[in-house]
Amino acid sequence: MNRKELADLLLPGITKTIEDYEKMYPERNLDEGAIVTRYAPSPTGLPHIGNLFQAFVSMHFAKQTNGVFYLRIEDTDQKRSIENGIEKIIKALNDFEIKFDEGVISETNEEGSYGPYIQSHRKEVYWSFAKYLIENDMAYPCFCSSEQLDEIRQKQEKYKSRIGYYGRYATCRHLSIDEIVKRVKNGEKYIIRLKSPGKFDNKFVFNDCIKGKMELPENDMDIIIIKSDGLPTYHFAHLVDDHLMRTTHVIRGDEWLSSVPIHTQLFRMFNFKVPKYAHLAPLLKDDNGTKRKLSKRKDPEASVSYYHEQGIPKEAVILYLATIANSNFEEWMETNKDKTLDDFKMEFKKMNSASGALFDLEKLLNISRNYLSKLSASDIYNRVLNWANEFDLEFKELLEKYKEKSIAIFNIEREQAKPRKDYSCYSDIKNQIWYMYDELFEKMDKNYEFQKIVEKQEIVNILDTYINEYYDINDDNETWFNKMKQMADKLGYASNMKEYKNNPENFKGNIADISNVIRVALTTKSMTPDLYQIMKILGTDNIKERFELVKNI
RNA sequence: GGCCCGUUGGUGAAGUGGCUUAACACACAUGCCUUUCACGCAUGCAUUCACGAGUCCGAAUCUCGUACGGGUCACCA
Repeated sequence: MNRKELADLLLPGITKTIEDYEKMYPERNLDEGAIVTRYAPSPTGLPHIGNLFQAFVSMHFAKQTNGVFYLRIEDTDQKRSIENGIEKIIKALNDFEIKFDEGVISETNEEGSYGPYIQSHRKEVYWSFAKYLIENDMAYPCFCSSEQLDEIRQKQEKYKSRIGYYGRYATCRHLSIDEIVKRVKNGEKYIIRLKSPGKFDNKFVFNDCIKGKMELPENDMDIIIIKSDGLPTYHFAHLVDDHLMRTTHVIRGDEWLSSVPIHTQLFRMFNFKVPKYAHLAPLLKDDNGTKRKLSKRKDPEASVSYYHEQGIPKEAVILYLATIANSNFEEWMETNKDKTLDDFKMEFKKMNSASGALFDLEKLLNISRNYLSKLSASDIYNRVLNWANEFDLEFKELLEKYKEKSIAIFNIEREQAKPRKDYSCYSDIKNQIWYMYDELFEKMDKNYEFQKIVEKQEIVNILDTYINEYYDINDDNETWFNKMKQMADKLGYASNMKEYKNNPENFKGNIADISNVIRVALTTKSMTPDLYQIMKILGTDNIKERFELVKNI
């Protein structure tokens, strides 16, 4: 039996050759320098923020070079796949405006002419490539059981050798064709291993787009390429898919860095062009002084759904990820206010090549605050309503019932050159403005935060004086403010802060103290947006009611 | 344990031999402004780049050693 026949025996029923596939999936016709890259998750769960980061960076590079960004599903580990994993991934990414040019678009559909894009649907492709290796004496079947592999491992541990299937430990490597045939016909189970041509003592040098020049030992492991379920391992699928799908840049987590010698070896054995590699450092979390990878199990903020639930706008999350990717992004944004993220030229060289960045939620919230402050009141209204529809139905009803009023509330100190920045996410908002809605005001436990003036009698006196002698709902801002001053003077409080600071003993207090009484009487809080506008929105009836409430405590 | 990578303030970082008295942003602190808060403005926050040695007229930047952190060594990706 020759090698060709052996290959047929081991991987039967394959009709296409690798040349056929070369023709089916020709080089892409793209601009010079166009980057073809992909996001290639396993459908084992929801994406986490690190996955989103990776997808965002990949998409951005493809976009800025007029390249292609596609979604490939790596479901070769059938045991770990979850139900509807693909839909969940696509939706989660979609929430953050990650859009694919090509690849899987739903559980049952795909787009593009380089598919199928789901690895479990590509078995015959992998087999065809594996057959090529067997035919050319570059791969062989291995009959070792897991017990035998354990034995080898134990021996290696005992003699302090490197662990793995290589060199003289690779017992199946030297089986004769006759013996292989005999054992196959005997019904023995086998997997396919690479016959690695590498030597561990040889240095392998390559250039990572992010980490720069790397020096690693050559791969000499006879790694598994086809598992006993007939599906390929990651390494082999990477070779076949990224070659056939004409990926130019493999952007992935740096846990893959040490496998580059394997991958490069694989590409070279087929005489394929090796793609460029860009290894991303993971997002870290400070855990009592030590840094560790963000973990979906321990850290709520690791899960992308967290941002959705908290109501942190997707744009803010992406902006933050952009600053992690290239730390000059913020400065660029500052000096290019007329441009958008899409105009930003991201560079591999500027990526963090070190061990990883701490994920800084504070910073994200700050970005979010700035972002939200620039939106119009009706924009905010729509977004909050949208959020509340999913996460706070009580608030949603109020927003719908009082649409105009709500927009007016959001507009306080907003559409101006230096807007207020007091919301960092949608879930913040209700806590800050509940007192504007009677329904909420009535049911809330009221903790009046009176500051300087706390005697009941004086409070009542101020409220009565104000409502009887000065209050007029039709006053404009300036008139309103002047009246506050007049009242201050009348009641013995300083209307001019400078005068008060120079001679505090001449006054009972100052205008700020009086304002505080009115503010707290209306809202219970000592910190609120502009009082004048709050009063305008509340209206006369409300104001009077709330004053009465305080007087009757 | 072997192999690989990394270590600049509380955080993200700029910086790759002299333009650095180490940028910028977040956080923090103080002051100003202000009827409150926020905004804004101003100031402060690493006499020093993990530590030790070396090269050099000159080192955060180059070399070596030590310490610490991360990654990887599966029929998981």
